[in-house]
Amino acid sequence: MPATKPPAPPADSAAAPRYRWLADELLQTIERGSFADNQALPSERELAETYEVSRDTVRKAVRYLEERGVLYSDHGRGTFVEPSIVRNMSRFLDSFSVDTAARGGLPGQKVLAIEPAAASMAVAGLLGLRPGEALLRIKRTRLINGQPVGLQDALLPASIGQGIDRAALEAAGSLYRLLQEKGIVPAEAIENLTAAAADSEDAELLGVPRGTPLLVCERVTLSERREPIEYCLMKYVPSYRYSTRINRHSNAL
Amino acid sequence: MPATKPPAPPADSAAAPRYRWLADELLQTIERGSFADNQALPSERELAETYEVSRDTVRKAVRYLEERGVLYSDHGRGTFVEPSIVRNMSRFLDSFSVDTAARGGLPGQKVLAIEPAAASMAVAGLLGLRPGEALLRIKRTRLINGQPVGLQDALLPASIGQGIDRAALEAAGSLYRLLQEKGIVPAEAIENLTAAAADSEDAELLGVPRGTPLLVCERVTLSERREPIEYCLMKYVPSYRYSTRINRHSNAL
DNA sequence: TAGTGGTCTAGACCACTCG
DNA sequence: GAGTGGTCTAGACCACTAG
Repeated sequence: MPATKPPAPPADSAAAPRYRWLADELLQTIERGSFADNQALPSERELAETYEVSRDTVRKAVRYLEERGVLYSDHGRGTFVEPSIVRNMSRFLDSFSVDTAARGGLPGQKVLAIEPAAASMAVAGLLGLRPGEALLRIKRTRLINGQPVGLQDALLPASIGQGIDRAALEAAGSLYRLLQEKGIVPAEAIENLTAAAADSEDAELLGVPRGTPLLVCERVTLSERREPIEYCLMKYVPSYRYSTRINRHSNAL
Repeated sequence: MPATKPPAPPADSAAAPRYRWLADELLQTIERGSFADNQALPSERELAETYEVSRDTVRKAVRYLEERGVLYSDHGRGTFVEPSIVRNMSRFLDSFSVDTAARGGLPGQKVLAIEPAAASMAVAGLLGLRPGEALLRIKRTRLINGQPVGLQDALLPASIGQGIDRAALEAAGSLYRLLQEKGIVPAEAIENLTAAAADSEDAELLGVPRGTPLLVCERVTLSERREPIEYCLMKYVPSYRYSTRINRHSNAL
């Protein structure tokens, strides 16, 4: 029996599901460097025995880590550790603040305007409103380490923007955090990216010459109930990079 | 017994797993318009009975459709149809040709160069090679309905590029299709996006003025075995749009 | 409280990969 | 052929949401 590492059966009391606990366990093992890139993990049956869970629970844990870009598995071969380029590439919906912090930057914001607005036809369509309905507009510059890197112009249905003011937003530091405190949880978003030249307003706010190419991202965010929460138009300076991970997978579970 | 729609138990012979068959079945029902946006599906237990499969198989099918942006489920509430804005937003790794066709455009390409090259330090790092190792460089303009919309400059390890020439590429219409015929299957990719101004070469090839803002996308594609297949630098004209779907599943804030 | 999805189990068999 | 992941089942209980 290995004395140093008792496999530690899951705590049967607390809130975390077993497969999640296992996933954490495996993740820590990997991050501790016990497995090289592309190295095979023990087989599912073996892991099930070691950690004293059912094979199905092991599969859930593995699948969880696959979604997060930590593991991948191949039919008759085994389960492997994703190469480090792929690992920790989140592919989830983070707020600017969380994302920036994860990259080792200090996120910040400067609130330019919080004001009522009326829905245009285009925005009404996206937010499921009628043209002219009341919106709250929040315009900010986003900063990394004090430097402006992006402009965000968000439009929320008035019902959702209710009670949001400059003070609250600056205190929360993140619009998503503020919404979450109100029980509105962003669950999904669709995004659309292009490039465009900075107009004179963009240029001034971002401190770049007019005509500078910007990464333009439109986003519609939906709640858990799939009610539109926000339409946001974002423009980023060329030094800002947007990363994703995509997988082909016609397979699933 | 409903006469019009016999629930049809799965064909027990052919190649498709049962949950996949169920998923297709459900997808067709949805696309036929039998369910409105955000409408609840029958419960898992009910579906299991109707389609004569186990509840777990139903759950796998639902999971499969969740990944594809067709369904979402909420704990105590039920399983629902994603609103149409979200549905069919693929989030998978398609070749330019497949993606363009899916958007209703006619994809095309003009091969500018296929030539040997040597790995720079930067590219060597990404492709897991040593600087100076042999590469195949494939430079193309990509067309939609005959109009140039993007420039792709791909670098493949010589071992993978082996045997690729202009004729083969033009015949296949797509690099991915050509690789697939050779048994090399792209499984995953990581991407990095920014904006940049068109230099004079870009401008000429894309038929836009110098300085036009372009959407720049770097991509590293990995095989099923997670061997680097390709590093590709892509530059797209502002009219081209890059779409994604992101979800915020069960991660911590 | 009734109904829903979420977790977990134990066991069986299939499909694939590789020596 | 031995070992791996993939599919499927049947049943149990928990956690959440609603009327």
